This record gives sequence, structure tokens and C-alpha cells, in this order.
Amino acid sequence: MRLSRYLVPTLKEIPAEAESLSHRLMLRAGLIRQLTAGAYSYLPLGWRVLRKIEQIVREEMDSIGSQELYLPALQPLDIWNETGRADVMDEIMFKFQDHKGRWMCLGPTHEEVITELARAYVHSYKDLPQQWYQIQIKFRDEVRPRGGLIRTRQFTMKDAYSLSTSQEDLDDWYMKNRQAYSNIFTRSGLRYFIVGAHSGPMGGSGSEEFMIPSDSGEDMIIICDDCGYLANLEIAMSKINHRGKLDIPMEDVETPEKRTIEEVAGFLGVPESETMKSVIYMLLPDEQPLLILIRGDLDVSEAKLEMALKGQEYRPAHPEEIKEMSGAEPGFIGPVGLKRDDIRVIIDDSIPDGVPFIGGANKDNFHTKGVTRGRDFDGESFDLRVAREGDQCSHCDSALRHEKAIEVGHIFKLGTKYSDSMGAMYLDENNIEKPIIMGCYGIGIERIMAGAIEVNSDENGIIWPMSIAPYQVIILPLDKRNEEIWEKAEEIYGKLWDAGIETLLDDRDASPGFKFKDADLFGIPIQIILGKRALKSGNAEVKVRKTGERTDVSLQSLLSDPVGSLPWLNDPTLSEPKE
RNA sequence: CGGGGAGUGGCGCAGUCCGGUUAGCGCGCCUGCUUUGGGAGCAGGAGGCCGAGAGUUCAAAUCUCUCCUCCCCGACCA
Repeated sequence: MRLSRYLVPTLKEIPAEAESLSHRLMLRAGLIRQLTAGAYSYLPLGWRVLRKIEQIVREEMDSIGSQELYLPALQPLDIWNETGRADVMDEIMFKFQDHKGRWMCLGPTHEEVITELARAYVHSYKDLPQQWYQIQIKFRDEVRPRGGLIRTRQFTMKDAYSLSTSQEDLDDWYMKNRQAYSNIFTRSGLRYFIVGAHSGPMGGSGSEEFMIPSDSGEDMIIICDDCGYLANLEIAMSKINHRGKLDIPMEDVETPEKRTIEEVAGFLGVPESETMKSVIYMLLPDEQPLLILIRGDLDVSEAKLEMALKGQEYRPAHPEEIKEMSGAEPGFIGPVGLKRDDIRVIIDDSIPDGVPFIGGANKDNFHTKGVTRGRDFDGESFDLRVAREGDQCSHCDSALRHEKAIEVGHIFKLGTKYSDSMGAMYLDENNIEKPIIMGCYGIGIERIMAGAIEVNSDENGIIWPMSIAPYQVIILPLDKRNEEIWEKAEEIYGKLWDAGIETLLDDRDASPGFKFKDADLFGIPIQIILGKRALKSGNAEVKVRKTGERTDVSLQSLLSDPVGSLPWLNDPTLSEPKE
């Protein structure tokens, strides 16, 4: 492609809207343009990168025997009502009525459509196993799009769905996809972590996320450098050191207007870790009260709570309900002396038997010292707390650290959640009807692009890994009016394309400095610089964007054997992440 | 959804508090001449219902009201 006729609007100044590194560089390098919040036009250079990524994804999915198909983004709301997810995903679904008044939506994901397909075509164990995938657009009316392509309302996802007859076969598909994902991210020049994750509204028994460490990420992952434990902060485990057991009697102390843990601990002159936090929720749909107890200095992980409750829904209790139950204002609630006997109590294991804590007295302006589990109250034990940086690893006792990360892939063992609710059944060898066991596996295509930029750039611009670079080579004739330079540039350009090397020719009438700056900004891995100096000696100058290394290569060999004279084309280190 | 910030040629901004010439500057764009190894110089140009609507006023980018949009933090989120 000739740059003079190419839509690559590079910017010298950074648009004010861009905050994250990848967003700034994508705008500056002319890869994308925002149309509205969370929706971007992909300009030619950006689109080429996305297509490269898709191709890598396609090859790896095909290689594990996954079949590519294409499902509609336009979907009737009915199928979402079958699984009950019309309600669960209500907030993020783009919904509207067609001209007949039927409710439709733009698919935020495709489990329902896939299950409908399976229900229609899979009837026998002989039809299984199967894995189907697509590379398709998703629509999610995100409350807050952010970070350029990190979170958008319209994006491309590779989503795959495995259909199995047994848990073992699901496990097998899960591992195959896991391996394919590892290949995809490695080939795309990304350094990634696989972390244990929370399944959320997808449901199912287990899931893992593929994470690229980056300050622009929205997720927090917990890392143990010693034993390699990795998990999303939402579900990360950590070890708790308990104080010694002590048998002291309960004693009410006056704590006027001290409601928060911080206020109470400060007022009584004790560390927050010697206090106990009590939170009351109402379980739905029965309105059964739920008391959650956790050490005062720790926080409850919503994801862990959701798992402890096995997905049962809940809501925060109203202040009147709390008052009725405890006889005190919120801020003075504790586990001892509550006025409801149907209350369910779940306790984080930061509150062990025999260790006294300071808790609410269920009496306005009073707390109780010496409240002790096992003696004064008890309940179900769970790990509910959010792990903190510096906490001990639950596997090896080393200190945990955390890091921000971009989620680029997520794999789930769904089980029979969708096949049960939508009736996707098959007959087994014994003529018994069974639900199909499903898995689903997603990759965010744009996030790979954004992630690759986050990880591979310097102060001058993007440094594309060779594997996903929009072009491998850019030719920079520095003096357009020097006919010899111009002719050589054209000649090399033609030869490179003949040899199958994707090449850009900067044929713009611009100053050398301008071309250098743009070439660095674009991040094309190999620059071929044609100036008078080099030409005099019969050489072109080859600059490797990633290393800055410059080498003279004879024009003769470039023309006769382009691939052979550019060994960098096949240098694997140019497809690896920096450092 | 809570908090904060911002809408002025394609991009970055000034002007707004304190109303008053043809609304400025830089980048980019067009024409000409010069220039050519790290975002060239000079000269001459084109391009703006100042986010939208209503109001106040002799007069509104500027004051008032309503609305819309975008960004950031948080909550939320395959």
C-alpha cells in the first residue's frame, strides 16, 4: 500500500478524550476513530491488525477441531426468557420492538442461540461431541465504556461452545481450548496469566480467565511469585493469622455515635482487626434475613458471597428491617441477641472459635467486648473475604501481591444450565434422554489489539509483534525528488510484494523527520530507509523498530532475494513481548 | 447509578468570571516559491448556526433555565 493514498490520519497531538496508553496510541497512529461512547470505527491500519488476530484465533480453533459458523446478532427476546437471562442481563441488553411489536435484542452473548441450535440438530449421543465457534459482534449497553477498546458497547468476540455427553469429555474440551488460548496469546505477542475466576451470570461450575498485566486493565489479579498461585481478586484466597484464644466475658461498652469500624476501633483504642463487622441482607424470594460476619479490617467479596449462597439472590436490608431485627440503628448490630430466630448466619473464617471480638451490642450507642464464636454465637463457615496485597498465600505462606490486568479470554464449564432450561437433550446408548453438557470459551478480539499495544510500545509509538503487525515492512524513501531513490523504492516495493511480504511505501512528499516519526508511531517491525548516503554505497538501511538496530543491506540482494536479505522477518523474538 | 471534569473549524487549546469590532492561536488542509537523515521556512488562502433549545438584553461563545453528548474516578460488569 502506498501511504499517499491510505487513510491513516496520524496525530501529533493527543486527543483529550484518551487516557489509557493503548487508546492514545491507537488514536495517534490512526487505527481507530470514536463514533459515540463505546463504539469505534476501525480504520484500515487498525482493521488489518484485527483481521490478523482473527486469523490466528481461527487457525488455533480449527486445529482443535472446532467448527466455525456464524450466528445472528439480531435475536428474539423469547429465547432469553427461556433461560431467565432476559432479567439477569436486562441492564446491558439493547432491546427494541420490531415493526410487528415483537421484542428483539442485539445479542450480548450467544449461549441461548447456540443452545437453540443444539436443541434443533443434536438428538443422539452419536451426534456428540461437537464444538462450534464464531467470530462475531456483540452488543452490550455497558453502564460505563472506558479506556478506548478496553470496554466498548460493540465489540468482536470469538465465542466457542462445546457440547459433550460426559463431564470427562467437557474437561477434555476445556483443556483443549485452554491450550488453544495459550497458543493464541503467545502467537499474538502477549505475556499472559491464567487465573481462577468467578463465573458470574454465565453460571457453571468453574472458569478461568486469561489476563494481560497492564495498568489500563480493569481487573485486579492476585499473584504469589513463590508458588505461582494466580487468581482474580474476586475469588483469590489468602491466609489469615488468628489471635490466640481467650476466654473473657462479654461486656457492653458505650460507644456514642461510633458506627463505623474505624470509629469504634479508634474510640476504643484497639486495632480494627479486633473488631467484627456485621452486615444484614435479605435473601430472596423468601425475605429470610442473612447475617454476615467478618473481621473488621476485612471486606466481603461479592463473588465469594454469591458462591457461598449458590447463586441465591439477595438484597441489602432496609434500615427499618435492621432496627426491627436488632433493636438498634445500623452501626450497632452484632450477632448476639438478635430478635429473629430464622436468621441465617454465615461467618468468614477470619472469625474463629474461641477468639473474642468487639461487635455491635444491638443497642444504640453500645458495642460488646469479648464476643466469642462457639460460645456466644455460631454459624456456617465460608471464605468470604477479599485478599489483600501482603496477605500470606494460602498455599505457601509467601506474601501475595496484586496487579491490574486486562481480561482477554475467559473459559467456562457451563454444565447443563442452558441445556436444562432450553431443553437441549440427546438420547444416550440406553435410550435415556439427557441434557447436553456444555462449555463456553470467549476471547475479546479488540482487547488483544489493545493489550498488545499496552505491552509493546515505547515513547515513539507502537511496536507491533511481527505476527499481528498490519504490515511487516515499511519503505521510507527520504528524498522523493531524487529519482534514483524513488525508482529503487518502487522497485523494492514491487519485489517485496512479489515475495509475499506485506509492505507499506511512504511515498508522501514529506520531510525525512516526518516519515521517521510516523514510521515509528505505526510500529511496523521493519523499516527500509532509502537515503542518498546509503544509496551511494549501494545499500539500503534496515532499521528494526523493536530494537532500534540498524543494518546496511545491499540493494542488489534486496531485489534478488527479499526474504533472504531480511532475516528479521522470521525472527521469533520480534513476535515476543518486550523485555 | 453516585462523584468530578469538559463541549468553540479535522486535532489541541485561548476567549466565558467582568456581555460590546469581521471569534483568536498552534497543528493539519489548499496554492506558490524555497527546503530534504528525526514532525522544514516564507507568502497567500479555505474552513466555525461557539453541543441543542428557550429566555434576559439595544447587543450573548460570554448571563439564566432546560436538555443532550463525551471523558475520568467509583459502583457494576462473560
